[in-house]
Amino acid sequence: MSSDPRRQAGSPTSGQKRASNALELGPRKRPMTQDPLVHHGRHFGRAVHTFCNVQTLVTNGLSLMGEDVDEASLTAHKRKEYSMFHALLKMTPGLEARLMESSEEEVIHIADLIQKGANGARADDTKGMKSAVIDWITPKGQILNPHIPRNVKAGRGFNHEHTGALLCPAGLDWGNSETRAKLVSGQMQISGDQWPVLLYANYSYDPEDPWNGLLRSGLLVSAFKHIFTSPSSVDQEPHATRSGNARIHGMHSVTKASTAYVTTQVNLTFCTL
DNA sequence: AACGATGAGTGAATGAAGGC
DNA sequence: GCCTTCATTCACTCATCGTT
Repeated sequence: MSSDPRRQAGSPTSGQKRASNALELGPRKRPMTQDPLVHHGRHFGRAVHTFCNVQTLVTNGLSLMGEDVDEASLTAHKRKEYSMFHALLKMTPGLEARLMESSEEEVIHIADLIQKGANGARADDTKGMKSAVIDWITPKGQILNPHIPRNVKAGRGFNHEHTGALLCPAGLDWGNSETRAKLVSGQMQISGDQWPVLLYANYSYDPEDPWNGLLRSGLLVSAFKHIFTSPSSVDQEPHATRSGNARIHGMHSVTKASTAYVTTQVNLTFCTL
């Protein structure tokens, strides 16, 4: 609401602005109907490639398509990019035809719409999970000490006993005060291949078998359900009154990309600003 | 310093479905 | 039929970062 301290005094709220738009366009109507490409872009970002430059992907994809190139001759990177382009075409009805009859400028516009969807979905999921994750990590019938506000990112990360333990790289001992101090102070840098223990089943890491239980934690399952089925499907009988994202987009199985997406989102919810 | 692009975060609109 | 709840999407503001 307008209690947002960042909002300048006297400036209209977004709701007020929308209300004025509604007056121009009639009651209970969105100012503009959204291009379906944005809708499909949302799922593309979640299930195929999160941090994708769609414009580059589409431009390069069209270029390769025009050349009728032998995929075996491509580099691994190009081959992967090309397969993602095909995934995009497959999940977006009419996209291929639309691209084929579009000018260069229109192709860029189309890519922007898909990008807008992907970025928007990411922002929405970040927002939704930020508060939900507090419920998932709080033991039943207990409260976290110190308390972590549901809608504030500050106070998480290594600053908090509980989130710090979950973020602690597998193989390190969060119980060791020296290790903990180095993590909190930032003196100990964590490399990209040091997985946090929150990704492991039962938060348990086996140094003899680092792949055992990786990406199988209950936290990731909850996050996956939250995003792809519905928030209410996480830890109770779902009481959703409409289809979740998976059904809307015809998603029948977990993909590597969707797992990576969920993992990224979960990590983000634990990090401070 | 000014500017633009981008991302994070917010509140509200919309639509679907169930309950009464 | 109306009301309520829930999931999803949208428009918006503000902060941050890179470039000029």
